[in-house]
Amino acid sequence: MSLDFAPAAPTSLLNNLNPEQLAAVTLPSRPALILAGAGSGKTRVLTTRIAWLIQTGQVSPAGVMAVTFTNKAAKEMLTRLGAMLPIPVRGMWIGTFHGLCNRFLRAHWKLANLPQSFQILDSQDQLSAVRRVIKAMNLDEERFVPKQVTWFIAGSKEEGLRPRDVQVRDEQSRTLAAIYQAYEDQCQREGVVDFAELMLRTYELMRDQPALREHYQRRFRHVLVDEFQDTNRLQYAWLKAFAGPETSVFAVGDDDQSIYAFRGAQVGNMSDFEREFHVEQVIKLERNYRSFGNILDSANALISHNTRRLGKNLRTEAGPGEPVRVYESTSDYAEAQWLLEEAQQLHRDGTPRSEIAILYRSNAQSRVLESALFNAGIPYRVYGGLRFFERAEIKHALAYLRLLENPNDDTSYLRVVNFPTRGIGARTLEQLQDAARATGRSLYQSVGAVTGKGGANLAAFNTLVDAMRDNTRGLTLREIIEHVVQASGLADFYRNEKEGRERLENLDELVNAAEAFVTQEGFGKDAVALPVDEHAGAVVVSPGTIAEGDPPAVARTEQAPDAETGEIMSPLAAFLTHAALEAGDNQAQAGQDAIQLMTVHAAKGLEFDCVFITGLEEGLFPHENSLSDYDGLEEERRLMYVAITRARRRLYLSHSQTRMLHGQTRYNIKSRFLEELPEAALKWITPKAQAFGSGYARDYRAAWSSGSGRGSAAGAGEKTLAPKVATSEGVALRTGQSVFHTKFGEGVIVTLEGSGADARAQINFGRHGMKWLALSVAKLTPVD
DNA sequence: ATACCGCTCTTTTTT
DNA sequence: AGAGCGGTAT
Repeated sequence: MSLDFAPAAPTSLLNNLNPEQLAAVTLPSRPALILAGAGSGKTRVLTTRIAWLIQTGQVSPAGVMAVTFTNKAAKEMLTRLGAMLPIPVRGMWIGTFHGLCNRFLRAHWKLANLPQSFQILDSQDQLSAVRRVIKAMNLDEERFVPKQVTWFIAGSKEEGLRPRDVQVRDEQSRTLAAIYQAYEDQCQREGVVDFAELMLRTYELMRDQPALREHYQRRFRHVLVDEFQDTNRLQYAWLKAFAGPETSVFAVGDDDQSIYAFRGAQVGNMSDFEREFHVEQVIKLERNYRSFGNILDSANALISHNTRRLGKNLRTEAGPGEPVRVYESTSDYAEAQWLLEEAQQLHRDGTPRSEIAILYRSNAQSRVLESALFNAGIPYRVYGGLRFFERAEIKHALAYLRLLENPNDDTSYLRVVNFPTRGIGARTLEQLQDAARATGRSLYQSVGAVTGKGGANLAAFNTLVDAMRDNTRGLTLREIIEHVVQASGLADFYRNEKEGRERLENLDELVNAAEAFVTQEGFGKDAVALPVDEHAGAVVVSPGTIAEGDPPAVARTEQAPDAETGEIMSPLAAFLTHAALEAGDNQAQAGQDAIQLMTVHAAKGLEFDCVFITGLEEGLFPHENSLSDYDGLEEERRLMYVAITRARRRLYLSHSQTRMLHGQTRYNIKSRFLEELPEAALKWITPKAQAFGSGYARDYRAAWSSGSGRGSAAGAGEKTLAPKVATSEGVALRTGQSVFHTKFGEGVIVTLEGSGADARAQINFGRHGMKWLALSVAKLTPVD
């Protein structure tokens, strides 16, 4: 192996590691499991290990594969590695599961039975493809809900199941399997793959092609996996396929931060890995460099309520720090108001806004917060809306571009055949689809079968697509996109649209994104065909092929060359892949110092000086849909654990007595999670007077006047509605009041009905659910 | 072909 | 409440 750089003294790399980190980084080349707690320097360990392995000559850069889940994590790893190693890192096999699969399938497209420039369906595309299949099969969308079918297909693939492997037990499942089969045929015909297909097809290829498998297994001496707790069955099987007898797999994960079980992640993969790979020693990284003691104590105490854990406790040497502040408000509105004032105070005291995060369990909660911040004129940024490449106008432009590459892409064809409108209606399309189905050809190919005016319009559309293709031949990517945006009529359409300005700007932005992509990925004019490293079987592969000295275009290119010809895909095809694989940032008011709003899920992996966790109420957090099973509750608790451990210095927890949700006021009791925290680390900061004081009536009215109103008087048009009152054994009760029941514990009165002996109340007992109780029977004690 | 009305659904989400 | 979708009326 020839590495052209002088091996730096490894000690410089290892200088600032603590003993556990050092042990992990320098583990011998054997399967290893690292239990890395939140804020324990996980990414550092991963990247340092790669650098250390290379610098000490134990492996060449080409012999390393490192897998992450998100593009962000992959980028971060590449950046840090780039700073540690004097070699071009971009050619290394470091990326997301799907990114690496893409690279693999691009290189072996023939073996994988794919067209060379296959395109990738994002979830939107997949949904519309499934919808088309269901329609084509003449099935009832009520019975076979496209979303659920999509979920079923993705789920099956993630279990490694093809349509024929799906368990058929009744009519319903038989049809589901048939839809799955038809969907697969359709994708194959159109030359597209969905996300799960990237994984599954790669896995199957590795499984079924011994030469290929042996090649890659011999090549990758070290496979490193980030966020191992989030792997699903297929990803685990995939890893096993790449790990040969000589491969050492280095898995880093934290079972306490597993929050994606709901979409197939198997925490059990960690213990399976430990067993199946005969891991001799599990290293725990428990020293936390992020948060102060009270925050960590809270996190530890909370997570200790979970039963199925590998066991791990975070500790810090930073001292206890400030107490965790808990706030109770009377309404979601009041909660937002308080939070905003508190955040402003933090800002005045010197915390940058970007170091203040407001977390919530579900997206629906962001609205109140947003409007409060907006009205107060405080800059904020919400994560997790539509992302750039998911915007309608961008998808339209991309669809035209995809048709240039592959006119048989029916999904794209349907998206834009009548956008902007060109007199092609539903009837015409139906005829076209029938003809296509009958002959097994694409829509584009079937245009001749439709007669009349619609047929002429269709033919004109095909001509348009062909013309765009001809007219853009030889142009740069930028010029291609500019041409297509004009020639397709998209530009004119949005110019005339009253809300179209922003969309036009986004289309300009698309051109910029393409430009950036070309520069960054080295798709200059002189992108060179390159020496083949991806080849399997026949060719002898030297382990150190990708090292310093490779043509830059190679090292910087995400796309793998074809295994036989070394041919690189066109810049356009590569850009389309990039768009599907990396949906892009949710556009932000970049550069501005803004408060960060996001769901707890979105916050994973991030950290902030000050964190607010809002809506800590039974039914919301933990979410009611998760309460039915025990695993669900444990996942909610892990979610809370993730939320808490985002905070470095100051943590706020808040809950509200009432909350508008889905147009109705809900009365919630505080989350059990609050009670699972250590009293000593907490400080309640709710002003006593406010609990049921003057603020209450105002909020109460505000909530009811706009709501649909269960109260009987609401229909009578009464504007100011007092809480409904009833009496039980001489005790006055009102809606919104907290009461105690000997069996169900604390609850909140939601509705009061009837009077006298008939009086009954609907009470939300949180974890015991919603109950109707007869006041003459139930023993209720008011609490305040 | 398009405009509009009313119905349904609403946890979390990357790729 | 609000978005998105599908069906119906123009």
